[in-house]
Amino acid sequence: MSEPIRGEGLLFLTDEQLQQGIEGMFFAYRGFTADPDRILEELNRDRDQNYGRAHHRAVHFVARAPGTTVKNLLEILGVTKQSLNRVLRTLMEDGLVVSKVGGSDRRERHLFLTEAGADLERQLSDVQRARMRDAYRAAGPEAVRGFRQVLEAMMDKELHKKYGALRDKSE
Amino acid sequence: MSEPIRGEGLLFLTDEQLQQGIEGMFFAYRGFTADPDRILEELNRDRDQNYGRAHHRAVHFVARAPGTTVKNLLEILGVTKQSLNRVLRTLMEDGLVVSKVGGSDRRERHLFLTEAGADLERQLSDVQRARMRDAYRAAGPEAVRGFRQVLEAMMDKELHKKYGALRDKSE
DNA sequence: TTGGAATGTCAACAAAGCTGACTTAAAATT
DNA sequence: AATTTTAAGTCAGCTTTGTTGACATTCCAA
Repeated sequence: MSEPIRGEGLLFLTDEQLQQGIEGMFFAYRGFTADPDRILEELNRDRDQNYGRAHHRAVHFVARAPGTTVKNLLEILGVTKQSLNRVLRTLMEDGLVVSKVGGSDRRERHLFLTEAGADLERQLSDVQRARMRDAYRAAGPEAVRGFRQVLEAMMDKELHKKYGALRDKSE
Repeated sequence: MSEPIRGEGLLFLTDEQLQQGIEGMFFAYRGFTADPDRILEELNRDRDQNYGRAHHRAVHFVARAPGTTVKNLLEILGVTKQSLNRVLRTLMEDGLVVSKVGGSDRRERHLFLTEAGADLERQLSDVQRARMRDAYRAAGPEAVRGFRQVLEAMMDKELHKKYGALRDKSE
C-alpha cells in the first residue's frame, strides 16, 4: 500500500495491484451502467417493447454523432449488422430514430434522433453524467487526469481514432 | 482542453468532458475484456461446452476468494442463482471447479478451483493483467493512483465493502 | 455492363440473463 | 418439538443480445 513507485517513474506492479485494477474495472463498470439500466427497466414496465443496453448504446452514439451511417455504428459498437438492425428497427418503429438516405452515396443510411429519441437519450445520459460527475468530484482533478490517461491506454487505439474522426465530421 | 481546473481543486466539468469519460469507460471496457474473450473463443473451437464471460467471471472470483459460498458469489456477480447455477454446473462437470459441504453450516457449498480450473484462470488473468500492466506503464504511476480513485468513487460502495470482507476471510 | 459495396431481411441458433414454482437439507426461532 | 427461514439446486419457460448463413436490393465505379 505504501510505495509501489520507485526511481524515475518506474512502476513495480505486483499481480495483486493489477488484480485490484481488474476488479476495479468490473465493479466500476457495474456502477457505471446501473443508473441507465434502472431507468430503462422502469420505462419497460409501461411499454410493449423492452429496451436494454443495446438500445442505450445505439441511441447514445447516434446522439453523439448525428448523421452517422449504419456501417460506422457497426464498427463502433462492434456487433453484427443483424444484431444492430434489430435494435435500430425497434427504435425506428417507435419513432425514436430516423434514417435518411445519403446525399452523396445513396446506399448509405444516415441516422438521427427524433425529438422523442433525444428525450430518451437525455434521460439516460443525465443520470450517467451525474454518476460520472460525482465520481470525478470525489476523486479530484488530478485523479481525473490520471483516470483518463489509463482508460486511453487500455482501449483499442484504432477504434478510438476511427470514432474521433467520425465525431469531427459530424460537427 | 487547456484548463478544466480552477482555484482550490474546484472542477468545472463540462458535459463534453463527462461525455468523454463515459465513452472512455465504454471503449476501455471493450479493450479490457477483449483478450480473455479471444482466448475463450479459441478454446471453444476444440470443445463441446462453450465458455463465455460468465464463466470467466465465476472462475475469476472463485480464484480470488477460494472457499467462498454460492451465496456470496451470487451477490458479487449480481445475477440470479439459476443463471449462476448453469455456469457453475458446467464448470463442475468439466472438473474445473469443486464444491465442498460447509463445516459449520452444512447447507453451504464452498467453491474451489481444481488444478485444471486454476490453469484456465491463469491463462485468462495473465492476458488481462498484461493489458492492465501495459496501460499502467503507459500512463505512469501518478495516473494509476488517479485511475483507481475514480474507479473507487464510481462503484457501488456496499458491494465493494462486502467483497473486501469476503476476500479477507478467505486468506 | 459487370462486379463489388452498403444495406436490409429471413431463419435459426447460442449465451446469459430473467421469473416462478418447487424440493431438499440444515439451521434458527418460536 | 414444531415451525419458519435459509442455502442450494432444479425444472420450465421466456427475453435480450449476440452469432452464422443465405439471399435480395440498390447503386457506385471500373
